[in-house]
Amino acid sequence: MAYTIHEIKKLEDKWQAYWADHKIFAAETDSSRKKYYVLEMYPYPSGKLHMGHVRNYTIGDVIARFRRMQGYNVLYPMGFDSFGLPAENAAIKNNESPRKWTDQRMNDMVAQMKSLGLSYDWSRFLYSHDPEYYRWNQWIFIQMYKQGLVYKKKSLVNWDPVDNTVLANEQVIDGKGWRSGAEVEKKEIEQWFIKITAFADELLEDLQQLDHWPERVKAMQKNWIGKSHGTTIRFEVLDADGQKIDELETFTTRPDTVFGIEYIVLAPEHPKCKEWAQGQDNEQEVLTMIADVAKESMIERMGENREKNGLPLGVYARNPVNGKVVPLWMADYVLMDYGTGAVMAVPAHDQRDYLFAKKYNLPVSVVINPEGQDELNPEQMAEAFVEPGVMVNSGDFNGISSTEAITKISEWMESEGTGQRTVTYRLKDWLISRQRYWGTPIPMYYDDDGNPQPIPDDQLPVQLPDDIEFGRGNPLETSETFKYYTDPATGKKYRRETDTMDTFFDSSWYYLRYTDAQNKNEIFNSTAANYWMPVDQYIGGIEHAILHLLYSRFFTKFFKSIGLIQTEEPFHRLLTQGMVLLHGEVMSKSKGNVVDPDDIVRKYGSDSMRVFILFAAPPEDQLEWNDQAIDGAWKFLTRVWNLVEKRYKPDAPELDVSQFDKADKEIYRSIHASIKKVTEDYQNYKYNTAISCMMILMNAVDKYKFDKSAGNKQALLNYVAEHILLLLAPIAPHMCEELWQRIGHDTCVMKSEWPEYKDEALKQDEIQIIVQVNGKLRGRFDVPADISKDELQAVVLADEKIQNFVGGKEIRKFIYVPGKLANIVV
RNA sequence: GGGCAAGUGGUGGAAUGGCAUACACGUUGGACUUAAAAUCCAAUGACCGUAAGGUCGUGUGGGUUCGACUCCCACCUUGCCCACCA
Repeated sequence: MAYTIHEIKKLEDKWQAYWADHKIFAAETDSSRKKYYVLEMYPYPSGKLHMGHVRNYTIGDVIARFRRMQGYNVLYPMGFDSFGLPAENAAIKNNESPRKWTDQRMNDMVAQMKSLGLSYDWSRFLYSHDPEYYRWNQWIFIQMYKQGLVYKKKSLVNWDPVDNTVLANEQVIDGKGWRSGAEVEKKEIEQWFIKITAFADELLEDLQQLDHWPERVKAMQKNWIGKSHGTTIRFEVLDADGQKIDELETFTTRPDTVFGIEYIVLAPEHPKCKEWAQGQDNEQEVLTMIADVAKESMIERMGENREKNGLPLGVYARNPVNGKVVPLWMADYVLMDYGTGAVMAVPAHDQRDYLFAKKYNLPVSVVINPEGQDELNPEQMAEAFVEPGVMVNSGDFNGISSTEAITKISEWMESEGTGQRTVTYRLKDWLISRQRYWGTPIPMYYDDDGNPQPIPDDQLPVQLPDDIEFGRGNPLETSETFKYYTDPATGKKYRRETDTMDTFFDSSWYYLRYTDAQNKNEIFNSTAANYWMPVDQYIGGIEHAILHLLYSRFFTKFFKSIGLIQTEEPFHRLLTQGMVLLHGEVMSKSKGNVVDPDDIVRKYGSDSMRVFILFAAPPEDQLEWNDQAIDGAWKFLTRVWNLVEKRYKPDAPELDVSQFDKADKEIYRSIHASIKKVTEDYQNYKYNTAISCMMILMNAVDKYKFDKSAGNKQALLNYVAEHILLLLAPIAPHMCEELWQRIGHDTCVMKSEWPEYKDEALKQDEIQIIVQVNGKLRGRFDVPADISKDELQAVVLADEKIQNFVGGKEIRKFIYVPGKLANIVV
C-alpha cells in the first residue's frame, strides 16, 4: 500500500475508532501508579477550531502520549467553557436559543477534535452550562459566602438607556451601545463581589513556588497584585476660618517627602468632595465636574499625556509634621479605588503633582536635593526631582539620605501617632455579578427585610429558565418561573437574585472537576482530587496569564482552606504556546487570513499537520504558517512509511551486535543517540529538534546500503524501523499505530514501552577532534577516542597544514577539550 | 514611565562558552518521464580566487576569555504585559 491521502484518511479513521472502542485513553484513579495530569485550557465553543487550538492541543496530546509510553498513569481530559456572551448575542440577533446554539457548536468542535486523533479521556467530558456542572459553581459561591468572602456593594456599570440594559465592556463601541447606538451611561447598582484580596499576600508569596512557570507570567501576576508598602497619614480638615471640621487619610509610598506637601487632592468620586464643596462659591462647578468625570470611560480618563483638571474645594488641611496649612483640591488624576482615594501632593518630587501645581499656580517647595549639588531652585525646575537624594527643609531629618528617611520618618510618624505604616494592593475584589442570561444563576434570594440568603443546598442547582425575553433589562427578571423562590417547607415566595456569575468563575475550578467528573453527590471526591492534583502540565495562551490563572490559584487556595484538597497551587508547570501567524499577522476571521484545519486534514491528514506544527517552531514561539513547508512534513512521513513497508522483513534473524561491521556500528550508534536526544527533547518540549533528529536518522538509514542476503543487516534495519515508530508515535500516532501492527505487533504502539538507549552503543573507538590555531578552525583529526592531551598535541603539530599556521612561532598554550576540540595559542 | 521577551542565510529555525547557519522550506542544476506530477541526486551566507585556499560574518559599540550567537556593560530596534497606583 502506498502512502496516499486516500489511504491515510482510511487509517486515521480506523485508529481513531479503535482507540475509542477499546477505551485506550481512559484514566483510572489508582494510587499505586505514578500519575501525570496534562491539561489544555478548555475552549469557548466558538464554532470551529482554529490553528491556535490545533497547536495547543497537539502539544498537549504529544505530552500525554509520551508520558503514557513512559509508564505514567495519564489524565488528559477535555471540555468546554460554554457560558458567555456570544451565545446570548446570537440569541438576540437570530432569535435562537443560547442552549441550542452552544450545543451545536460544541458538537462540531468535538468532531474536529476527534478527527485530529487527540487522545482525550472523553468519559470525563464536561461543559459549564451543564446544570450538573454549574450547580457546583453555586455550591462554591455559598461556601465562600459562609466564609465571609462574598459581599454586595454598589458599583458602576455600563448602562444603555435606550435598551434599558447593562452592557459588557465589549458591547460598548466608541462610548455607544452596540445595538441601540445610544450614549452609554455609568450607573451605580448593587453587585456581588468576591474577596480575592483576602488571599492577596498568599497569591503573591506562592508565586515563588512556581519554578516551572514562565518568568513573564509570574511578573504579570506580581504587577497585577501590586503590593506596595507605604504610610497612611491622617490630616485635620479645616474650614476657611481655620476651624477643624473633619479628618482625612492619604496613602503614600514616599513618606520622605511629607515636609514638601503643598496641597491635598481627592478623586472626584471621593464622597467628601460633594460634602465639603457644599455652600462654597464654586459648588456648581464641582458638581458638574463630578458628573462629567462619571460619564467618561476609564480609557478616556487615563489617556496618555492627558491634561490634569481640578478644582479647589474651599477647605484646608493641616500637615501634622510641620503644622503647615494647605488647600484641598479635587482632580481627575486621582483614582478612587487605589489607596484612600486622596493623595498628599508634593509638586517638587512627583511629576503629576508638579504638572498640576504649574497649571494652577500652586507653590513648589524642595525637600530632597541631589547628592553633592546646590539646593534646587523651584523656579528653575523643569520637572519634578524624583530620584533619591539628601533631605533638606525637613526638620530633624535634614542631611540624611532620602532612602533612609523613608524608614526614619514613617517610624517617627508612627510613634507620634500621625501616620501608620500600611500595605496596599493594586488587586481589587472581584466583581462577579453579570446582568446577563447565559451564565450561572447566583444562588441567593431576598428575605422579607431585603437581606440576601443562600438557597439551601438541597434546592441546587438553581436552573436557568427558558421563558425569558431579551432586550428588556436583566433577562432573568423577565422570567415568571424564575423570579421567585418558593421555600419548600413553608411554601412562602421570595424574590430571587437575578444576576448571573462572571464566566471566569466556571473556569476557575474545572481542572478539579475532571478528577472526578461524574460525581453526582459532591463537587469531587477528595481522594481523587488529591491523587491527580496538581495539574503537571498546563498549556494555554498568554492572554490568560493574569485573570484566569490568578482566579484558579485563588480557588485552589480557598478549597485548601476549607479542607477540600491538600494542593496549594493548581498548575505545577505552565506552557504558554505562541500564536499562529500567516504572513506575519495573527490569523483572524476579520482579517480573512485564516487557514482552516479541516482543509489541511483533508489534504494531508492530521499526522502531517501535527508534524508540521511541531517542527516549524518551538512551542512558546510564534509560528508562521507555511503552506509549502507542510509538504516537508508529508515527505518525511512518506519516507518513514516506505522504510517500514518496503525494507522491513519479518523473517530476519535475531540481531547480533558482535557481527557488526563499521557501517552497522555507525547506524546502531545513531539509533541510540537518537533515542537519547529525542527523549530529552520530549522532556524539554523541544519537538522541533526531536523531529529534526528523527529526520537525520532517516537520512542516515536511506544512505545505508547493504547486501540483501545478509541476515544480520536485515535484522539491524528492522531494529531501526521499530525504534523510529516508537519515537515518532506520540507525534504521528495514526501512521505509527498502523505500521506497528503491520510489522506484526498485536498490541497498540500506544501501549508499548518507551525505548531506552544503551550507553555501550554510544561509545566510539574513533572520534573527530576540531583543531584551532588562535581560536580559528584550521583542521580536523580522526583520532582514537581515548587519546591523551600529549599524544594529540604530537599528532596535531606533526601535521603540515597546522604547521603552516603555527609556523615556528612559540606555542604558549595547548588547550584540549576532551572529545571535542583543541586550540593552539601562539 | 515600569516590567518581560526577542533580534542568526532568501524563509522557518539549530547551536546557551568550543566546527555558526543542523533540520526543513524555497531556489538552481541534474537523473527518471513522450510530458507533467511524484521521487531521487547535487549545489545553495557574503566577498576575493581558475583552483587550492583566504577574508568577513549571529542588531550596534565596548568588555571578560586561549576561544563569545552564547557571559558582562551601554545603546538601537521590534513585540507583549502593566501604567496619572500616589
